[in-house]
Amino acid sequence: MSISQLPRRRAAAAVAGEGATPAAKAARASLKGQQTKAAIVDAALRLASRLGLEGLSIGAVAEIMQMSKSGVFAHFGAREELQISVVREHFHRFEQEVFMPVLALPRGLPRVEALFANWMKRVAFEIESGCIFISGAVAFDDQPGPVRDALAESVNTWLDAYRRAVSLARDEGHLRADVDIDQMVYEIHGLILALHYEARFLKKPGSIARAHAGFAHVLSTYGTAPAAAAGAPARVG
Amino acid sequence: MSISQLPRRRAAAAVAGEGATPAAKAARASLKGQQTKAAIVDAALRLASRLGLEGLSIGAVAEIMQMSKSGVFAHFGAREELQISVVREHFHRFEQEVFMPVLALPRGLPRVEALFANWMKRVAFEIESGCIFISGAVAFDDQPGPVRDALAESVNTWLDAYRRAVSLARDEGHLRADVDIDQMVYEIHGLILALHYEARFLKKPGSIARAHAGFAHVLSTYGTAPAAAAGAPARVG
DNA sequence: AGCAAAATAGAACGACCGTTCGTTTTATTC
DNA sequence: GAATAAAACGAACGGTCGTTCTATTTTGCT
Repeated sequence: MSISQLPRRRAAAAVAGEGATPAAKAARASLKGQQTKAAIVDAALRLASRLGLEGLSIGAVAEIMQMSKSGVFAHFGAREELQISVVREHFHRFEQEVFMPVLALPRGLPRVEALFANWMKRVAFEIESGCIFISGAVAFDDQPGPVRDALAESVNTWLDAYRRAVSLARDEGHLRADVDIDQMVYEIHGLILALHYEARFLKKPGSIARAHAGFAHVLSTYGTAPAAAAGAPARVG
Repeated sequence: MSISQLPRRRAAAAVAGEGATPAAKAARASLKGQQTKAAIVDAALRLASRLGLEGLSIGAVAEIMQMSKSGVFAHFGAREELQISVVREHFHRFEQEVFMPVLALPRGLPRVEALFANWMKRVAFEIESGCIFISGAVAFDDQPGPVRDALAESVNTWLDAYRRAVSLARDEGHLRADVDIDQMVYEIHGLILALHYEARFLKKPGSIARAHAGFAHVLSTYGTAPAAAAGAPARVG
C-alpha cells in the first residue's frame, strides 16, 4: 500500500532488460551497481537538502563518495536524472515517515492530527538540513522540465493524500459539514511553510510551538468537538 | 518617515568622498554613474525576481543593459554587492507600496487590514515574477554572509512593522486583549507563503481567494468585532 | 578648450561545471 | 578459471562564471 496510485519506479523491470533500447542505455544493473547507485542517491539527497536541488553538483557528490566524477555520472546519464532520483527518494522517505504510520489509526480526526504531527516532526528535523519540497519549489517554480514535474507530482500526491484524510474526517462528522477541504489544507500548509521560513531562515525561536498552536487554532474553527466551540486560547506559552 | 530605524543607504554621503579609503574604492560617483547604476540595479532586480538572487549573473545583466560584463562589474566591485543592492531596492519598493500608504489610515484594525491587503496585492503580482524575500530566504538560509544578512534584516524590519501595527490594534481594543502578537503574525505570514507556494509553484487556482479567506478567519478568531464572534463561514466561493 | 577622473570596453585568467571518450578494473556468469 | 559485461577511472572538451588588468572613451569641472 502506498500514498497514492503514483506510478512506482520500475523495480524488477530494470533486471529484465526490457528490449534493450540503445539510446536509453539504462541496461541491466549488477548487484554492486544497484548498491552504489543507492549510496550515491543517499549522499546526493543529503547534499541537496543543504544546498538545494540546483546546487547539487556531480563533482561534490563524487568527492563525498570518494569516486570520480565520471563514475558517478555513469549511473545516471545526466544531472537531471540524478536530481529526479533525489526527488523520488525524498518522496519515498516522506511517505514512509509521515504517511504510512497513520494507516494504523482509525480514519477521521485521529489521522488528520497524526499526519500533521508527523509532518511537523519531519519539517522540524529539516530545519537544520533543509527541505527539498520547499527549496525545490522555489528553485524550479519558473523552470519547466522533468525535475520540476517530478517535484510537483510528489508534492501534489502528498497534499492530495492529506486532503483525502481531511475529507474522511468530515464524513465521519469530526469536522463541520460545510468545511472547505482546500481551504483547510491551505491554511495548514501555510503553518508548515511559516515554520520552515521563520525557524530556518530567520532563526526565530518558538516557531515550532507556534505551528502547533496554529494547528489547534485551525481545528478549533473547522472541528465539531465541543471543547473547541468556545475558541482556543489565543496565547501559547 | 520610514518603516523603521533601518540604517538608510548613505545618499549624499557618497558625494563627499569620505576620506578616500583606497581599499573600498567606492569613490565619488558622477551623475551619469549614479544613473546607470540605478538602471543596472533595476534590471538586476527584475532578473533576480525570476531566477532568484543566486541565479543572478553579471553577464546576464550586462546583456540586458547592452554593456560589457566588466562595465557592470565596476559599479559594484563584487557580485555580492550587486545582490545586496538588489535586496535593498526590493525592500525600498516593498516599503513604498505596502507600508507607506497605510500611514494615512487610523491606527488599529484598519491599518492591519490594509497592510495585509497591500502585502497580498504585491505577492499576488509576484506570482508571475517571483518574490525575492521568499526565494532569497530559501537560497540563503544555510549560507552566512552579507547577502543573507541584508535579506534577513529587510524581512525582519517588515515583520516587526507588521507586529507593531497588530500591537496597536490590540491596544485600541480591536483585537482580543490576550492575543499573542507573534502567533497572529506567524499565521498571517503562513497564508502569504502558502499563496506563493500553491499559486506560483503548483499553479493551483483559487489560491488568492484562500489567502483572503484565511485572513478573515484569523481576524474572526483574534478580533473583537461582534460579527466575527459566531465564526466566519468556513467555505469560500 | 583642456584636464583629471570616472565610466566602459575588451581580453584574459582560473575555477568549476556537465559531459564525452577510451581505457582499465572489477563483478558476474558460464 | 576463462569469457563477458558492467563499473569505475582519468583526461580532456566546451561552456559559464566572477574577477582582474590594461586601454580607451566619456563625463564633469574650471
